[in-house]
Formats: sequence, C-alpha cells, structure tokens
Amino acid sequence: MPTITAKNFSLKATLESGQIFRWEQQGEWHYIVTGKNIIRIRQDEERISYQCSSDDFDVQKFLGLKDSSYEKTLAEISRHRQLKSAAAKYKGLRIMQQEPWECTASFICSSFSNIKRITKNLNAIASKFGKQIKLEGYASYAFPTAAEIAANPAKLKGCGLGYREKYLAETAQKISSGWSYSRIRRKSYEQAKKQLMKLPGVGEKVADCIMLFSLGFTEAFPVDTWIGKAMKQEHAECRAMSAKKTAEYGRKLFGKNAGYAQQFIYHYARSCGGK
DNA sequence: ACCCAGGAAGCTC
DNA sequence: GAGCTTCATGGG
Repeated sequence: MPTITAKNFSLKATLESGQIFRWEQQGEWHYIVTGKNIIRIRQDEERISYQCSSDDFDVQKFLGLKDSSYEKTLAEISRHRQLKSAAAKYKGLRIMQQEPWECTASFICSSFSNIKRITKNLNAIASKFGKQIKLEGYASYAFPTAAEIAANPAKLKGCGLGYREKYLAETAQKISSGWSYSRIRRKSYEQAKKQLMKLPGVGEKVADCIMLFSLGFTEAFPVDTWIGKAMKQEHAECRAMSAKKTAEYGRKLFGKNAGYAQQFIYHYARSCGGK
C-alpha cells in the first residue's frame, strides 16, 4: 500500500468542502468512489496511506496534491482579511481534479439541492447503471459514462432528481455525441464557460464548478447561496449584486486564486456559520 | 405548515 | 441584458 508524506494537505477539509459527493468515512479510513475506482485512504498528520481499486489511477493528482504552487496560493489568499481565519483553519484544503463528465453530472444534480441529497442521487444513478466495484470488502458502483446514461435515460427515473432528470439525460446525450472536454480545456475562461453553458442544466454557477473542479480553471469563482451571503457580508459593494456580478467581482478580486479563495470561503461559511 | 437547499430555464420588460 | 417566476423533492 502506498504511503506518502504530504505537506499542506488536509484530507478532511478537502473532502468535506463539497467538491465531491461520493465518499464516506469509516473509522480512520475514508472511502472515495470516483469513476470506476474506489480509493481507501487515511491521514495521520503528514502521513497519507491509501490504496486504489485500479493501479493506473493517479490518486495524488486526483487529490490536488500535484499543485506545486499551493503554498504560494495559500500565502496570497491569506492576505485578504476575509480569508485569514478560513485559510488558517482549513490549511491543506485542496482543489481536487475530478473527471469532467462525472463532475458535470454531479453539479447538474446539485442545483437548488443539498449535499446529502446530491450524494443520494449520485449513488442511486451509479447503482442503476454502473458495475459493482469492490476494495477490501467495501462495495460500491462505478459512475456511468455519458454514453451509458444516454443509451437508457429512462433508468434515471427513481433516482430522485426531480426536474433535473431531463437536464442530465439531455446533457448525457450531447456529451456522448461529439463533445470534447479536452477541447474546452484549451479555451479561454470566457469561451470555455460559454461552451459549457450550452449544456442543459448548466448555468453560470455549475459551469464555474465544472471548470474549477475538473478542467483546471483556477480563476473560476462559483457563486451559490453561501458564497453570495458571505460576499455580501464582507464586501459592501456586493450587497446589491446578482450572483453573476458577484462572480465577476470575485474573479477580479482574487484573480488566478479565485477558485481557491471561493473554496475556503464556502467551507468556512458552511462549517462555522461565518464566525 | 413553513422554509431552505453548492440554480437554471423561461418568461417579461 | 437585467429582473421575476417556476421548476421536483427531501429534510429541518
């Protein structure tokens, strides 16, 4: 089993900050399900031990551990008064690098919902479409590809998606017929976002999440209800702003660090009630 | 019963 | 383009 030493990494803060939904803790171990993989992982201070059901999956990249400028980013965002407490308290919170399709599907399900329900929805989708996968006695289901959902969208019934069901079905169809995330990855922030927002169920905020969590756009600043409230509280200029304007404000304020800033603000606001 | 949830789409103006 | 309404569902 691989054991590594990781500085400036908090598995707990990273997992609990709402980037990814299919994971759970059992004692000291955390089980993360992503794509067709299960990762079993624990952290004891700087010592990380993990194993993965596939040996060709780059766990460290997935966890955001290969971001060589993390310390610099943390230092820069810590200079903002708004982020001092959050950056100290959740030092080691990383932006993970998810697979784009699963990330897209996850955040289509996230709109006007809550994390517990999103997790339930995604697990339901996986168990209906996906193959069973196992690791060390832990069993789960692989997340289906876009093509697998597009081939039988009626199976989404009963997954509890509500009105998001048709968005996911339509987007699965589009993604499986000629869409290329690697092409989007090479575009500018504006062009990539514009392209993603053509997908049903993908608006400003979901597009920003997909770009930040799976396509490497660290300047994305997703604004949900929590970020909206936190920004209004901290910046008087934001009080009368729409979510779209607040996102622009955040991108200008934090630049390339906007994604990290957003993730710390989000986690802090949700966990500490803004205190 | 009432309110909210990691919002988006479809209206109107 | 900016504001308002509607959209299923589960949990507090």
